[in-house]
Amino acid sequence: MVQADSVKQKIIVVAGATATGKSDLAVEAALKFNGRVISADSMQIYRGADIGTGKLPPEKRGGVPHYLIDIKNPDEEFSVGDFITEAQNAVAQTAAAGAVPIIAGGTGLYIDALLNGYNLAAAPKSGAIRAELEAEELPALYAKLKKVDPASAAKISPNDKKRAVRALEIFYVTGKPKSEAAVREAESRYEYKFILLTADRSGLYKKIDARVDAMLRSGLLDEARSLYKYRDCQSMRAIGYKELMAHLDGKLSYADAVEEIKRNTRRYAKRQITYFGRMKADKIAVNIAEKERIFSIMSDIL
RNA sequence: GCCUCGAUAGCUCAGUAGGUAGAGCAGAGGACUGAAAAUCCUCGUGUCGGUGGUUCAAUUCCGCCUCGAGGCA
Repeated sequence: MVQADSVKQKIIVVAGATATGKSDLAVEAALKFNGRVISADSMQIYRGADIGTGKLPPEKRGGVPHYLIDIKNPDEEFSVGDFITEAQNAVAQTAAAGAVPIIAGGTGLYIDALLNGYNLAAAPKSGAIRAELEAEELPALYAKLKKVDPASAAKISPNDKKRAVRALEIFYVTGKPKSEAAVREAESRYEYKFILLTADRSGLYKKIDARVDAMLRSGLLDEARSLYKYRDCQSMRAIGYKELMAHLDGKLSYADAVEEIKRNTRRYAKRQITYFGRMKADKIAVNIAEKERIFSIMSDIL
């Protein structure tokens, strides 16, 4: 009997909070194991948003091909569904070239969706329906959700408009409550080694502060200026840009904007740690200092 | 030097007609299936500046002291 596992595509995953060293590690691993990097980052997909998203500059990518970076203009939208499709393609291309796919990034939902086979086709979105729902007042929306899909309503806060809208959207598009429509494939389509980079909190916070200062020194403010016309787009809700947009609008002093960026980054890191921590997957938590161990874990799968 | 006003949570402040106190921000923890760097939830004991007095009881009233802001000389 043939093991199902034996036909699964093998991939390496490198995840962790921001400023934890993912990108560099991914390149190092790619050079060592003949890999290609597939970014799992909701903001590095945008062209022109380079400094603020912590994008590895091309000259630091060691000639390793990177997928899913710079694939959208700042005024375009992108979501998990797009990520799944694009990432699966990138994995296939990499494998076809005889190289090892290395998924690296900090967007927990993306990695979760890819590894755990979220089937978003079963719960498609509808721009028209969503727009209609968004125009409604939250209390009315929530009341509707309670009637139509009480199970989801119980899980969603009465203040969480975004989730209430999506749950209702699913109901109106599929005729089924979210709990039935939001499914995942029975089994992951990949065989993987998941390296979860850890870091002690205070050390990470110090790194974050230093990193933000470094970004500003490399011209983040100018970059924000050049992207100013996109300030209402999804891309400009990224940390670093949204605060500087507020500053450029005169709503925030430069010093306050900088402090906000640091604070928001710290909070973001905390959310990432929580997300990765509870994510269903075989994770191996390792500190970046243990390079040898990391590479040996990676090589286990190859 | 005199007068007035302040001194309460890491910060900004509210409050107690005398029965030892609570908001916002900061901070911490958590949730998360098509915006996820997004969105949302939970968590508040601190010599109520110091000291003496009145009182069964003082952070609250009175005196003095210290510090800060303003005013008059």
